Amino acid sequence: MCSAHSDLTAQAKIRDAAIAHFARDGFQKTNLRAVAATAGVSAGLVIHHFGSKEKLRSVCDDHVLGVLVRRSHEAGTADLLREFMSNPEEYHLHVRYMVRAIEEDTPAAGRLVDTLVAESESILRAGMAEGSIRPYSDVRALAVLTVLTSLATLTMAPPLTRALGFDGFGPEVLRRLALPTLELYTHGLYADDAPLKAARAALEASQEKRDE
Amino acid sequence: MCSAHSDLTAQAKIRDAAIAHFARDGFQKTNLRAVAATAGVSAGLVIHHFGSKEKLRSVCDDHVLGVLVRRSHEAGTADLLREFMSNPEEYHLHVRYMVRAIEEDTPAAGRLVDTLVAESESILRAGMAEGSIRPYSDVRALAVLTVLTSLATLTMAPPLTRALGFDGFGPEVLRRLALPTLELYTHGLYADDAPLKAARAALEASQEKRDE
DNA sequence: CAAAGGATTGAACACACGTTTAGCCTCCTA
DNA sequence: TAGGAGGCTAAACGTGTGTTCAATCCTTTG
Repeated sequence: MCSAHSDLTAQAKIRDAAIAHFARDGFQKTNLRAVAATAGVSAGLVIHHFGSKEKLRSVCDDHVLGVLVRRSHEAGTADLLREFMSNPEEYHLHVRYMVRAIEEDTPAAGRLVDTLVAESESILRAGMAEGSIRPYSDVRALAVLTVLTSLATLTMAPPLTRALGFDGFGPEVLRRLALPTLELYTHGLYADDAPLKAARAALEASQEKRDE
Repeated sequence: MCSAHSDLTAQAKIRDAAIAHFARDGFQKTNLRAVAATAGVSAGLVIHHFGSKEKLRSVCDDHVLGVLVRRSHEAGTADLLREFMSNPEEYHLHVRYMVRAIEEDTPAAGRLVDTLVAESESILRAGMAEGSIRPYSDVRALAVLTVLTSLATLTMAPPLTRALGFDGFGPEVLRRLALPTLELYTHGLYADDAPLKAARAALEASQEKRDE
């Protein structure tokens, strides 16, 4: 697709440049002159069109996260990983942008997370009703947990990817993690349920202590 | 313990103030004058003692992450979570600092992550040899996975904690997530191994495609 | 006690960067 | 064709902030 300057309006060029910069460097480190440069315009024009750096951010947020919310509605949260794995260069930018937005706790990011958790929860409930997923008492917490790990996998801080021998995040990293993840989701990690029982007992004990 | 000014040397006061600010606001957003103010000294003195903001950061990194590495050697990686759960106010600062450092991919953070992964891997191997942990083929990847989820749980972006009904990260959040996590680690998520088999087949297929 | 060396400070400097402003060019329109 | 509106630019402004500097205070030591 149109990778850069072409038939895009100046506003759109600025917005796309800003998205790229925000995703790569974060909001703080990005300066408007750099954004203007990649967009091929002057710094003043950015302000002229968007009013301020902060307003520019919120426009970018709505644009990127709106796309992601729409996509997750179509495909389901869990498939976000799969989709990303199949053609990473297309989604890499958006995923990085999303991670940054979540880290900085932006309003649009909050809406996206709510969507992902809700989506995930309904999928889990459906799977439990159908019998393909084991029953859990606290489905909400489980949903949060799965979204959390999915996002964490996509985030994958550089030191962790390095611990696997890769020096940058990419589909190879995901491929390396895919099988252990599935094994964990299928058989668990512990050989018996002693740790679980111990944890249950410990939680009940601390619960009683809090009640008295 | 000594919570602030007292018998500490000025250098230590500055360092502790910097750690607090870096943890709360991140490296970029904290300015030296604020650090100097909470340390009760002038801005110039910070430079006088540490040379530059960047050098100050590396000193703080070594201090905090050195403590964490030492503690993980004593207690084991997995217990970091438990320790944090028991007295959060003491570790909260250090954990937040660590997360920030990992996000910004600082050298000391890399060393910490390496330690955590190695520690985790040896624990997993020991558990497998002993029979308390199920055998996995790719133990290294499994270790990375467990560290990743542990860190992600400690990070717990605000939108995710809000999805659980809490409006700030704390021990209650961890308590809520503890049981589902243990259940996941004990029984897995899927009721049968169909998804695992499907993933294995898909990975092999894409592997062959890459080989030809 | 006097000299010295480090700790400490307040003011000044330098630079980066968001934003403002005045003006230019272009295109639409009456 | 004249006028105006808006896209667009270059330069300037102001501020926040890392850093430097000269001066002062304190402590130690010969």
